[in-house]
Amino acid sequence: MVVLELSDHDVNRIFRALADATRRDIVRRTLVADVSVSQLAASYEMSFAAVQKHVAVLEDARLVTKEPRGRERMVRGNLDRIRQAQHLLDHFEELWRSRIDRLDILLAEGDPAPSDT
Amino acid sequence: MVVLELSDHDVNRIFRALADATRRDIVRRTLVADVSVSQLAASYEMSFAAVQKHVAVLEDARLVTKEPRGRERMVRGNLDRIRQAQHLLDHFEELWRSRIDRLDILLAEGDPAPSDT
DNA sequence: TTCTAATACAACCATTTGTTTGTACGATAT
DNA sequence: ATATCGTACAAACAAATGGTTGTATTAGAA
Repeated sequence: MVVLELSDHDVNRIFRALADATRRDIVRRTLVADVSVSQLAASYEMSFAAVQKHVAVLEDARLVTKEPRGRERMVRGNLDRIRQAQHLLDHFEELWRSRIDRLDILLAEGDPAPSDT
Repeated sequence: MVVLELSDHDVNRIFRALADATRRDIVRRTLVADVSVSQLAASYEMSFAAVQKHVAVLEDARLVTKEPRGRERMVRGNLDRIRQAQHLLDHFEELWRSRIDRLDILLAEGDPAPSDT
């Protein structure tokens, strides 16, 4: 498993890219099969350029890659990046468990109600 | 396990809320222990009102809840919502698997290269 | 009661996003 | 060679976001 460190900025871009229904749909479609930008554009009620920009946002977040094929650009979903996002969320779960652990310890020690200073 | 359906708009708000380092830090801290808004505000190099707005974004996404305690508002991270986000990402993984399955089937059937019409 | 701490909320401003239209350019087909 | 298809990219613009300051309200302290 590759545990490369993601900067705050990277994480920002990943989650921001996922915060749009059209972009999530593009990721879904390009995970299932390679699709050209024009094929994607034909699917949504917006201009070609708008779809192009959504793809660019996803590419910037590395959630998809683009590969030239003839005069088309085939878009391919990048599952590794999705998994990295999942690992980020896993970390939240770990923190939450640490809270439970700490509570358990406090209770076991007789809850001395420490003053905050 | 509660599998309540999330609207596109709900999902947008969840991911958008997570697309900011300060907000992710607030979620982390409030998953580990309850923290008041003023305690949070003291931690960041921005105004109280700015932190208040970040908390409001998280609350709107239901990633945290606020509970009055005396004159303070204690902020508490909502792990369930994090888990819902994870389930959304799980779904992408399933789609990707379906692609592999379909490729396997095509290869097994001799790849007839169907026309798109 | 009076003062203060914690919060809520509105108004405002700069920057970013999401979208459009228009122009340009490389690859393919005629 | 010319036309056309798929794409890239810039300019423009409305709307949303992230931040500020200022004012009001409420709960606890003196």
